[in-house]
Amino acid sequence: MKVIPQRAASIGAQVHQQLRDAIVRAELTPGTALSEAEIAARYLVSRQPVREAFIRLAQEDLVEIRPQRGTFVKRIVMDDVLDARFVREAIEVAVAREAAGKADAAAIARLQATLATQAVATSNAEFLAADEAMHREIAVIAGRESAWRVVDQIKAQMDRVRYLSYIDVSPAQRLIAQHSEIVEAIAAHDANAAEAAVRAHMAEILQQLPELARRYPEMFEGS
Amino acid sequence: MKVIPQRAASIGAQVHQQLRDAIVRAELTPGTALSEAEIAARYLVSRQPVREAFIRLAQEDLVEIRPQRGTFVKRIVMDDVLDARFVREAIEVAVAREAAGKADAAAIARLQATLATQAVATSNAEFLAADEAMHREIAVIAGRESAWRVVDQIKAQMDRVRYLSYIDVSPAQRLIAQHSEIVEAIAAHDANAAEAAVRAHMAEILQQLPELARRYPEMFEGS
DNA sequence: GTGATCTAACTTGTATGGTAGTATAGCAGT
DNA sequence: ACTGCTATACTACCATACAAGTTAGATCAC
Repeated sequence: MKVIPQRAASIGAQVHQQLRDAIVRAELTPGTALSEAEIAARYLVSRQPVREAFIRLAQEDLVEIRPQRGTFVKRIVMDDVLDARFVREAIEVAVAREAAGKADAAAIARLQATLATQAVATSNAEFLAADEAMHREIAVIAGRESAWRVVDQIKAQMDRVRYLSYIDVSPAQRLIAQHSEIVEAIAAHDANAAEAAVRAHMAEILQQLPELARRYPEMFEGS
Repeated sequence: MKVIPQRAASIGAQVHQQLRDAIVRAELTPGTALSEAEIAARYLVSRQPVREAFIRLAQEDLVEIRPQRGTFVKRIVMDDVLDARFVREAIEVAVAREAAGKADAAAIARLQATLATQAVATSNAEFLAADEAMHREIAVIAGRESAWRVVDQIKAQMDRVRYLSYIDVSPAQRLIAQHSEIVEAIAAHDANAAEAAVRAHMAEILQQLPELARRYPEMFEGS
């Protein structure tokens, strides 16, 4: 049993986490102007930790810091989302292939458990959490958990879109069916089938994007 | 002709760039203790920008900030390098396949030009710059330049190893031969050959790692 | 009315002082 | 010689003050 290395996170880290969640969940809508002083007042802290949180967010491409002008929640750039999708597909395909080769009975059971959780999810956030848990679990099975950290970063851009689209465009049932195919392929140790299933799943967002850009134009960059 | 949007970068950004280069080039060796005050004194700036540079570096996994203890150049973790390699291979394979489909005569000429540059490189840094230019060019040809930004981040971990190994382990000639195969496959619009060539190239580091860990044990994490 | 200009209210960037936590060297008591 | 406490010299972290730049609006000249 390890001694608790868990200390209270720094204020800057906490602010970063809060803002990141808010941006990904589209509570802070694209284009919104943030200001160090305003956020600092809201959280009753000084400007410095807030500033550091902004720097972190800027490095994740979630905000844009314009010197002496302001900091803004980045608008969704269609090309960026498409490139994020491309990279994510490349990584997740490779991960799924490895997982298909390494999955044992216990691992398969864990995957099926997440599928069940998705089926009974009653809210958008709940479903997306189970969704993410499944994808991460696949990475763990493949022994590439740290590869998931990369996907997690990339994914943020896509998730912003997903939070807009879950209710409207893609019914959960459809996504669960796709997930189910991935799990079955891994359970059957069929790498090729796993790859095909992942690619089909990753194609989903391609169909959503045009519709979303039409419906929420103010959240997208005109570029 | 665009008006110069280039303004002097902030001090924090400059310090970040300098330190990042120094770490990747192994001038700042793994395990070295950095301190806000020390670096600030060295560059004749205040501690705050230095602190912000540290935060950026920490997010890139190049340093580790231990609260109230110090900030240290991260030691090279074998597993992290292997995972970085895995992710990079997945992305670069996908990029190369697309490039094979899209390359026109001008693009192929540009690739061959970088090959020539590599052949006449007289220093480690010079060769690595040409190497990087070629890989980025492939991404540009594929129309996935922003995907390269992801690789660039991942690659930092691998580059730290490469700066140790260039002279000792992998002769440039061997790498150039591998690069040449990649270019030929793309020029022939043969996606499968391009994939195979990239995978072979990415396997190179696997052979170097054990030897390097043996030779420079103090730069690696015992974990 | 129209246009240029100045001012005031923002913004981010930098410097500095102080705080809390950690590690270490040295001294005290065995 | 060895153990345990204490003072001290670090560290990152946070708050505050100041500087430099941008922008929007009021004001003044025409």
